[in-house]
Order: sequence, then structure tokens, then C-alpha cells
Amino acid sequence: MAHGRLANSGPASNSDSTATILHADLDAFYASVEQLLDPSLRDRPIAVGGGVVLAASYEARSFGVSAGMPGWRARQLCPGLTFVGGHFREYQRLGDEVIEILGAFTPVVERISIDEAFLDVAGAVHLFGPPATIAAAIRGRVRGEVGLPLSVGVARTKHLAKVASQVAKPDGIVVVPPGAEHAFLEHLPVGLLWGVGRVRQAQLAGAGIHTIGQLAAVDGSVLDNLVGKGAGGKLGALAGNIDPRRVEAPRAASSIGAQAALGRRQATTGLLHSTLGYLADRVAGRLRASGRAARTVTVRVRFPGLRSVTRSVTVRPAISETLTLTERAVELAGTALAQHRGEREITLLAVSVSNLVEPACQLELPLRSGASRARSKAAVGASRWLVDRSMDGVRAKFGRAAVGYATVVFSDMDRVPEAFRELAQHDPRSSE
DNA sequence: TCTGGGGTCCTAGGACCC
DNA sequence: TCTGGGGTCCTAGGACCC
Repeated sequence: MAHGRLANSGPASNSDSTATILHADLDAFYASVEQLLDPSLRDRPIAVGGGVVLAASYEARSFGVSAGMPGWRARQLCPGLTFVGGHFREYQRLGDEVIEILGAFTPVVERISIDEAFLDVAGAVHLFGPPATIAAAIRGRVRGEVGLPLSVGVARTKHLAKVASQVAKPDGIVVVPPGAEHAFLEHLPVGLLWGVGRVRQAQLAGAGIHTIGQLAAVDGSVLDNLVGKGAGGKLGALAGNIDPRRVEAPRAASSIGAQAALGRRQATTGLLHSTLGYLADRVAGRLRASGRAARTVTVRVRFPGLRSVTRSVTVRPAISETLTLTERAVELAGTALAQHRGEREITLLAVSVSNLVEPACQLELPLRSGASRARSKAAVGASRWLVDRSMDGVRAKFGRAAVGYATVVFSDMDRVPEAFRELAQHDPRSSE
């Protein structure tokens, strides 16, 4: 690193310009947990996953193996690679333990995924010392009590703290003292900025922009033309270190979805019904558990070659009934497929709901005389909702498999471990 | 032989309203 | 007769994040 590791930020002042934002990020989390659980895997190139690499140990990364890579490609790059199945419940448990340790230093913790969180330690320096000292103490406790390597970035803003923790990896601390921000960022690659992925990195590289310093020097309108207006403004602010976001409590999710990879399959009516039924069942269940209903339903159909289309519909009243969601999803998938008749096979189906609202009172059953179509529709909705609620209750006691709609119970969609689906939801509120 | 599951945010065009 | 401007909502797609 051009700027090395700034292990010391000097004595902390109590002024507003002190860097008190920490970003704590577990290193190669899934892979590190596997190496923790099975000592024979330590110091060896391993990957969690199978068809796709979910996480790679640093030993594997040195061969070029990285998360998201197809399994066959990873084996090509690293012939000695060991694949491990994945202990998803352990990931959740150990991730929670780490977050608990963070909470011992400050209540201002914003968990943003299973393995990383922001902290603002402004109110904790009197108890625990300067931020750099707190960062070191956190790392020590996580290493000692949980057994996992954690990297920490310390800076004045969240975004900068996150960049710093990436620079600190593996297993390090980087402190960016106030005033040193521009020097710190100048020679770092643009890809370290939040919001710069493969595509934008390539766009920027095409314009000769490789470092954050170069990006900060670019005129705003030029940047807008390069990567689009919204992204351009954001990137400019980030590169120029104007980033006022605070550490905050997690919000409720604004969408809920589920998907299932199918391999290559003929899009038969039977496949559509069973798969969409299964997915709608998962989504609607979580929707009801959150006490909300959805106005917008979206279905995604993916074809070979990762080409995908989405179809969505916005309805009123909002829905949370499994069968109603299934019907909308089947209709949408039908529309999408009718518009892509050339496609013989599909590789994935996804159902998601958004536009989430507080449900209207579900128990008003308009069952009096002369049921109009609207009224009978409402009655169907209400009775479906009651059936769903009683199934939710049974499942809460006896597990998902205890009861369900026939197409769902008999579908073969549980190839993906339930624990992985639960983990992927990573709803930060669930582990308070 | 391009793969897993779960999300967020942004854009652009069109419908529709005043 | 069809011109102005502004706003909201909806749909489809895409980049990005873990």
C-alpha cells in the first residue's frame, strides 16, 4: 500500500473532526469459519460452495479464485482447491457473536450484512480510549473469543471507513486521520469505492481513470456522461470525500423475494406451477410474518446465457395470501414466456414483492346478501388469508414441512439447504 | 461450460392528472 | 383547436452489494 498501515491516529481529540466511524469486516467469512471448525483446512486453499464459489480462503484467492466464480473455473485456476459444503447455521451464530462484541463498545452499531457492521464510537472514547484503541480491542476480542480474523477501518465517514477496512485486509487495521483523507484515497483503485463494480470500472478505465484521485479530478458533467447522471453525482461525492451518511438503525426491508435456479428445464406448465407455487409460498409467508402486504408483484424468468426478463404488476388491494400471489406470479410468467416464444428452456424463476404496505383489515367478511363480484373476491381473499394464517401457526410449531399446499409439498425445490436461504435473507433486524 | 440466493437503488419512457 | 409545464405512478431493465 502506498500509505502503509497507519497503526496510530495519535491522541484522540474530542473535536468534531475526530475519526470515530469504524467499519468492521470479517475476513473471507464463510471460508474462515470452515477453517476454524476443521483445523485440517487451515492454511489451505478452500472454497465454500460447489456449483458456484460462495467464499474463498485467502490461500485460494492467491490463485485467482474469487466469490461468484463458477466452480469449474475455480478448479481450473487452483487444482488443489478443496470445496466444502458449508455450515450455514454456524455462519449465522458466529456472525451474531461478533456483532454482540461490537455492541459491548457502543450501542451505535449498524449491521449491514452477516459479517460486517459500522460503528460510531464518538460516545465511547471516554470509556475505552481513542477509536484506534477501540478498533484494536475489538479485533483482539473477536480473535480471542470467537476465533476469527477481523479487519477494521477507522475514518470520519462510513464510506471512507469501508474503503479503509478493505485496505486493511487481511487481518489488519487502517486508520485515516482527519485531514489525511485525500492523500489516503489518491492512489487507490476506483474499484474500492462503493458503487463501482465490474461495469463501471471498465467504463472508467476506458476513459483512463484508474485511481480515486483521477476520479476526483474529473469534471462532474464528464463523469455523468461516463457512468450516468445518478451514479456520476454519487461517485463524485465519494471520490471527493463528501459523504455525510451517519451510522443508523437498520430499516425494514422494502422488498421480499425468493428465487430458484433450475438448471436447464423446459418451461412446462407443471414446472411453472410447482416452482412459482413454492416461491410464492416462501415470499407470502415472510410477508405475513412481517405484518405487511404487497401492492407490486414481480416475476423474473432467466434463460440460458444469463439473459433474463422481468414482468411486474401493481394491484389494489395489497395481497399477502399465498394462493393469490401464486396466481399473479403464474400470470406474469405466462406473459413473459409468451413474449419470448423463441426460448425453449429456462434456468431460473424468481418471485418478489415490493410496494409493501400495512394491510387493510383482513377480517371484514362482506358475506351479506347479493354478493357482487367485488364482494365475493374480497371474501375469497379473506378466507385464503385465514387458511394461510392457520398454516403459518402450524408451521411455527411443527416446521415448514408439516403442512402446505399440494404443489408446494410435492415440489423438489429444497435442493438448496433451508439454512442457506435463511442466511441469505440476512435481515439485520432479526439478530438484535 | 457462465453460477446461488437475497437485497438496494437508479433510469427512462409512458400513462394519467391538473 | 391542441399547446405548456409539472407531478405521480407504473413498468422494465440494469448496476451493484453481501
